[in-house]
Amino acid sequence: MRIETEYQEILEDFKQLLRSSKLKYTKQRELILQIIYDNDDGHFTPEDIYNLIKKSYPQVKLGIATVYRTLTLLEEANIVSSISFGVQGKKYEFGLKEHHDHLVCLKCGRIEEFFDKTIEKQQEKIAKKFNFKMTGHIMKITGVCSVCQAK
Amino acid sequence: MRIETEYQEILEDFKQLLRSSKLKYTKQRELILQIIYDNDDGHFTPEDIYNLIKKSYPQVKLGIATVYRTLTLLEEANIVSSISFGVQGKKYEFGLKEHHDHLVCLKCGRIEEFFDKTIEKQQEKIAKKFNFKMTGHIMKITGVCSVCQAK
DNA sequence: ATCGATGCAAAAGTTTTGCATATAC
DNA sequence: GTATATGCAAAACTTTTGCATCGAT
Repeated sequence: MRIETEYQEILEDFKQLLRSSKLKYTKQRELILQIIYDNDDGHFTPEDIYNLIKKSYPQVKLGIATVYRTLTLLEEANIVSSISFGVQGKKYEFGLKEHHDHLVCLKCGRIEEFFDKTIEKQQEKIAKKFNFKMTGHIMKITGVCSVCQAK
Repeated sequence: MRIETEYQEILEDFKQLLRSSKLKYTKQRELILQIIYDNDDGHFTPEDIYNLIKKSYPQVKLGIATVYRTLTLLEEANIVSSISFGVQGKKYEFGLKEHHDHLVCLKCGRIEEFFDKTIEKQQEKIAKKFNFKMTGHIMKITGVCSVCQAK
């Protein structure tokens, strides 16, 4: 469920960002942000997002190109982030939730999220050791989830 | 530089594998394996590999489809492994070297490798906690490498 | 001689781009 | 009214597939 006040804040920030870059606030842009925010546990391909909006808002005109263009925009603004899960192209997720990593089930494709302090700290140490200015990281454990093991 | 004895062993294993699956040993398959082995610090797209072979062995006939087909084969045999580095499609690397993770420079695209025991152990703990049967993992620290910071 | 492998070209997917029109400002 | 955004269709890529021919066994 959507926390209205939080969403309103994010939407306000997004509008602000658009204004400051002389970009326009459109229904399409809002819907794309909204879908990703409302499903902040989801990981979507651009096509997923396109289909979701087409289904939920059939009255709104929307082209796949707009989805790609908006996702790029939202990613640059750090509102969403993209991850390559290896198999099929890039997937996007809401980027303003707390940092976390992923457990990817190779059987059913389901993605679980986790956060581990020890790993986070260790990553910083490694970056330091390599004199590397870390801006982000991705960690993904692949395997078979508990549900699929039981099958 | 190539450690001949080691390469011969790997090649022998590959031939063995082909035989046991009733597959054929071809010049194309050997060259693809060889290029990846000889550049075991490299991370290549299928097209990179295609171009490298075309350039180094212009006399050998080779189609891009064969590169894709052979990479799939080598990956199934665990001789090479593929990683999605996010930006452009999948990249392949020699898969029989010691396990390691990656530091990816967002400016120059260079990839450094590292290994960290603490992180490895922690990953196992997490998998256990989620009752997840881990088969592999990928971890990637993104940022700016020391060389690019100096620029 | 047989059966799998290959190159090529076509097809299928995915992402980007050009352009006329629509819409936010 | 002006400038940006959009949809659509075409283009550009990337990856896969079908098929006639080639080549390893």
